[in-house]
Amino acid sequence: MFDIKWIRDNPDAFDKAMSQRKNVSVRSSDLIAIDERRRQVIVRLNEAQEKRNSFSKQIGQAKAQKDEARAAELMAEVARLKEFIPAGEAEERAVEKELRDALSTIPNMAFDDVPVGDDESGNVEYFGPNGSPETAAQQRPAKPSFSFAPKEHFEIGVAETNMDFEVAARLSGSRFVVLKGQVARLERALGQFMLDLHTTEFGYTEVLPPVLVRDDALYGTGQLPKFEEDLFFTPHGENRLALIPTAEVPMTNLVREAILAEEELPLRFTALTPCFRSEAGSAGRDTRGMLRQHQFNKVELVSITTPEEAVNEHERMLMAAETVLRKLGLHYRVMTLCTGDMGFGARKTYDIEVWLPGQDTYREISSVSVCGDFQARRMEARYRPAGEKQAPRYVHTLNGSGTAVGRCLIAVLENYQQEDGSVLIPEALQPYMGGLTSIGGK
RNA sequence: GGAGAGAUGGCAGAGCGGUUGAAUGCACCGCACUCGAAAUGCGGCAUAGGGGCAACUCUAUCGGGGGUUCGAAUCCCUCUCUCUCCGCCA
Repeated sequence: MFDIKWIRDNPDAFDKAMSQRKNVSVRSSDLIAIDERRRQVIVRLNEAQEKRNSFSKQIGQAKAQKDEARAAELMAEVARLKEFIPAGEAEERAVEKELRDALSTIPNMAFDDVPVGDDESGNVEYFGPNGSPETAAQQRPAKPSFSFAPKEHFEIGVAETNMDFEVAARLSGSRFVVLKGQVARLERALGQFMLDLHTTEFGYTEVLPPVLVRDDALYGTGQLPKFEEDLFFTPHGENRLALIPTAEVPMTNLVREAILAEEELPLRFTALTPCFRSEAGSAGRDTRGMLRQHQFNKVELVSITTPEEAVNEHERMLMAAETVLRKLGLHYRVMTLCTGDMGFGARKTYDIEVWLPGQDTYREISSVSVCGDFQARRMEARYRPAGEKQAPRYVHTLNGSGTAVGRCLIAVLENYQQEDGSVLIPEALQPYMGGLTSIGGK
């Protein structure tokens, strides 16, 4: 969420940033006009309240001195103000809400170094800080080569028997899957492997959060009010709870309404949770296989930092996510999303796209975003800078997948498939598979 | 699910209709004392929004929201959460 004061002071920068976003038509002048009305109401209301308070004090004093006549006189005086104050308060509430509603649907502003573009065709490949295509190619696993035509994940022998879309459809409808046997185990192994990696090598604290959350939490991270149709809700008493679309929601909200000490930062959290998305806008896309499901597992990374550290933390988080793929020997590339392709709360986003030989293409497996104070402002998440008597400042928040477990399963299956329908197990995963070196063999 | 109690500043904890943004203690910061530290003493120490070049000033906030009142941390309604007891339960 934007700070209206910032918009007031930087209307041109705001308008320029918004013009680069997709489907955003808001103008700073509209917002400033609301703010103008808001401030006028506040001035009038404050004046009336000041008078009332002053009179009320005098009434108290008069009563203390048993001067009832004087008290009655003052009460008559203040009665006239009473006509305005409740109306003024209601008006202030209304205009505050109007401003908040307007601000809460405005997406974040991209950093200056984010490429400008309308859609994913404007994304730019990223090779790491000070990186080049050559250095990146050295550091990242190479594309595998096959002596046969590689299949898509759901066509591979071991998956055909252990990845059941038909029975899932009978239970739950389309975009669900039932995993069985060694494929289910492989999914579990991947999740454990990723959590262990992030907690032991990158200092993330493991979290097991609720997967049902309130509207407030979703508002905090930016899914509400604008993206309600992407979520699943379940009734709960008079209210409702949402199934989390990502563990970013509960983990980022761990610091909501908190004032942290600077010494506590950065906070780094990781969780393996199921995620639930209605995929309302994705009808007809990726309908085969388990690439796009209503329910999938994901290991998520969340960092809470100072403003100064946020950009460094972004690179660090990207590296943590990349390390998953490096250790698994999966070829990938990293894209910097352009202004038109970025998510609502992000100031800059890197997507990691893993190579899927069966599809003969790269597919997103991780998205790593730095959000600045956008979410912190919505959540009232602050920290007190070290040193004496500093006012609290908003924290900066980051989130990234580390990585999507279901998609990683697909990637392992497609990249390690053998002609006989079996799949080799990457070395890093073998301890999590009871030492197995392959699954689905005869 | 039933019955009851509660939610106050970073923490603990008073206040229960009048000049209370809020006693007191702890924590924290500054100063004094000290060779230094501890102890002690003195002072400071919430957040947000307005107005003002500034000094400064006004308003709001005692879990959230609404109400009663000239005036609410204090009274009423409502929501959320916590605790105790009973019931149920993986």
